[in-house]
Amino acid sequence: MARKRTIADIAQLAGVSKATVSRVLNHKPDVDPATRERILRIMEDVGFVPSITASGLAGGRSRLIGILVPAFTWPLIPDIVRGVAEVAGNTIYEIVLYSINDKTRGDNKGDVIDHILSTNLIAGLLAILPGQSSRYIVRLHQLGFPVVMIDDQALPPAMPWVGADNYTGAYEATHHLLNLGHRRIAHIQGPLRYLCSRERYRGYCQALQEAAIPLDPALVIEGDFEVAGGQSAAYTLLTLPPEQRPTAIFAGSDGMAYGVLATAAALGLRVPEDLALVGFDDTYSSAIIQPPLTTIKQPFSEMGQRAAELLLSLLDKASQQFSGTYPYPSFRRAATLEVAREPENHSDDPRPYETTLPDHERENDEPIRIFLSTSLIVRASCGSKLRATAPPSL
Amino acid sequence: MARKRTIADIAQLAGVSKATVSRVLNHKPDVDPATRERILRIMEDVGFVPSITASGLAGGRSRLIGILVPAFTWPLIPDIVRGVAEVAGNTIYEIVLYSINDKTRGDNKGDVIDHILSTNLIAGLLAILPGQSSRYIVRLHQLGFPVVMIDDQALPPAMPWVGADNYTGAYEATHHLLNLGHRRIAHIQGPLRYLCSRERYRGYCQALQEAAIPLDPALVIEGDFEVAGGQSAAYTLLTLPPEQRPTAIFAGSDGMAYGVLATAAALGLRVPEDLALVGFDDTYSSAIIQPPLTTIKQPFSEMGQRAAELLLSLLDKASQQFSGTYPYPSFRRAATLEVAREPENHSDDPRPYETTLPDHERENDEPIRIFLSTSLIVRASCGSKLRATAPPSL
DNA sequence: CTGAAAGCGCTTACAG
DNA sequence: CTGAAAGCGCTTACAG
Repeated sequence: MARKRTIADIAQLAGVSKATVSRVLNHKPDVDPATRERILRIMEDVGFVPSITASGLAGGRSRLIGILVPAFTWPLIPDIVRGVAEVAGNTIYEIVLYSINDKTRGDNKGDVIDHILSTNLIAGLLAILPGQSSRYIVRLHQLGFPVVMIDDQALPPAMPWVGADNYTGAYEATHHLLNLGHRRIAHIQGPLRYLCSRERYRGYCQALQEAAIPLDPALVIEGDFEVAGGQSAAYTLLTLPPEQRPTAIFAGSDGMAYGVLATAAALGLRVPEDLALVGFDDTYSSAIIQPPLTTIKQPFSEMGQRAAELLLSLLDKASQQFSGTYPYPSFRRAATLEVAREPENHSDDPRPYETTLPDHERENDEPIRIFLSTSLIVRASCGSKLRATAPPSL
Repeated sequence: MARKRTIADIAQLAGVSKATVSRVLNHKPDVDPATRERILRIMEDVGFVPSITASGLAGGRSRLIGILVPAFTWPLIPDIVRGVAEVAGNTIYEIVLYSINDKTRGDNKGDVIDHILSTNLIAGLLAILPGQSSRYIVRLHQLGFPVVMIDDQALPPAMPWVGADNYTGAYEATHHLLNLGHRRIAHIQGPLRYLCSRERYRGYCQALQEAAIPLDPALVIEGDFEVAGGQSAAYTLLTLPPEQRPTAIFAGSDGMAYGVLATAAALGLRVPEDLALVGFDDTYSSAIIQPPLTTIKQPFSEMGQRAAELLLSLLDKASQQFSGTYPYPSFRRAATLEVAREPENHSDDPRPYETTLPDHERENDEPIRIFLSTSLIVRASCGSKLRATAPPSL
């Protein structure tokens, strides 16, 4: 931890001016290759790392990206953040953490956003599930501030956006149950004010329709994404007259599936023998719970990665990055970005439950939306068509 | 989002020099109260927020604190981070996230630390469970860099450190089982290379000793903190001859307790009827699993808070904060800091299983160590002494 | 292709 | 108690 070196030191060592050092730092084209090489070498030799703070001040752009995180209690958040961190770790950017739960910063969410902006710290923002503050994020975007939304509960217009293909995931879940021979399949929806809940419901309907099974309104209940909601919805469903009672439940979230499990146990129903169950999310607990839960895995970490890549590419338009010669590998944008305006209705697809993504060409200046595919994780909670008893697991 | 205001703007509006504005910004004493008031008002009126980047550059100290996070997969991390974020939200500090799992930044952990330092971004560092990189953190501290360790698996010498009182927690867990009438209580230890595992073992031993129950080596097995380890340890314990078999197990972590649950189920043993079970951590899943797990809750969020407060007070020595008049409430150090060099052996304490903390006076310039108390969370996995069947729960 | 100089927004001695 | 000036480490026109 010797005295921090500055570009002046490097300049002196290389026998050039600070301006030239700055040029190679910023990958400006007009530098003599030999000079560039020499400077690069020296920087590496002495372990030079430029001051983020100084270049931020001078250049007017920062090397920090913000990540706006809602309640930490939600189990998916850490995974998303991890994805972001992985991508950021390969770049010159650092991550600044903003917690939107923070009541102390002001009465309304707008204050947090204002604070983030006025502090002039970050170059761009990743907003995880902004929910209530979604409109502030949209405003940010309209003001030209680089921002990417991750898995928001709505699809704001003209907004860089990364989320999961909830429709196909739900289709797959339902299809799995159909494949096992179930015909009376209930669905506990998430709150319908969320886009993802509506998309999952749509996937459920589509799968039933393809199997020529009419939708039974008695088998569809709106829940709250929580254990409690799953519990009470399950009670309603499982106390239906025997001929109406579902043989399988597709819960709109793993949390609600846990509630179903509890209610089933309370009613003396065995899972999967008496009731097959599929969740959605693949939360950490779902592999641990008894029986282990078959569910639709959302690629949270990948969502974070893709969102970070998208933000970085947005930032690209105004700045450059370092090259491989430099201690930090440069950021390379993802080889391909699946881009679409909305997940397609797969009803014409011969194998719609495969996790392929719509692959349209990106229209210029269209808002970028990335829908990541989910995947079916088969565990014990659905049993199998062939055996009456579930195989032991975990 | 009008043009960003600078202290020059404020100075002009207030009819003073930039230096004076800077003084009130930094709470320097020598400012005329009336002038200070006026400047404060103006800053509030126009919503002035100083540039972190500029004051960092000029002042040589930053308003950013780093948080070094290990694998995000560990369920306790988010809670700790939340605690840190809550405290930071009340201050002028922002949080910069560093992920130590990041392989791309270099081969060894030291690189990440070097990077953190050389980038000259943050004023201080919070290291969550540094584990492998612990020695780099110690080096940082020796070099005079403000750093606080959170719940590391060792107690490095002379280091600001925040953790849980594992000894008392384990004592309480074992005591709870003893209270329910159990006499053959097994313990699945965490890896003994971790201090917390040894402390928990010590608490277990102490409780047994006070109950005049000799330690049975056959009932103590070292595990790995994971589900798998709990599973195999439980198998060893539960297949012991009937007269040797434990009637209760104290698992050193909730994860291992889940493993016990799985093994018990596989062996046809009911929990709590045939086996009482206590965990340690109070992980999210523990309330959801069947039966809900009685466990020792670690105050993760509070650990984050206390660590952040400690770091901030360390930072205080070199800088000041804003006052309440200013948009950001000032940081106030915790009213009391429980400080001790090591958790006391409570054997002389009449009610050692209460969550009181050792309360020594702090010796000047001693390393600050904060041990937070754990708490017993009683759920269904221990049943009760009086009834043979467990009450339904969740 | 390269350098001298001004400037980013703040802080900090140094005078007064 | 307050101001003028230098400086933090970088970037960016502007010349050459």
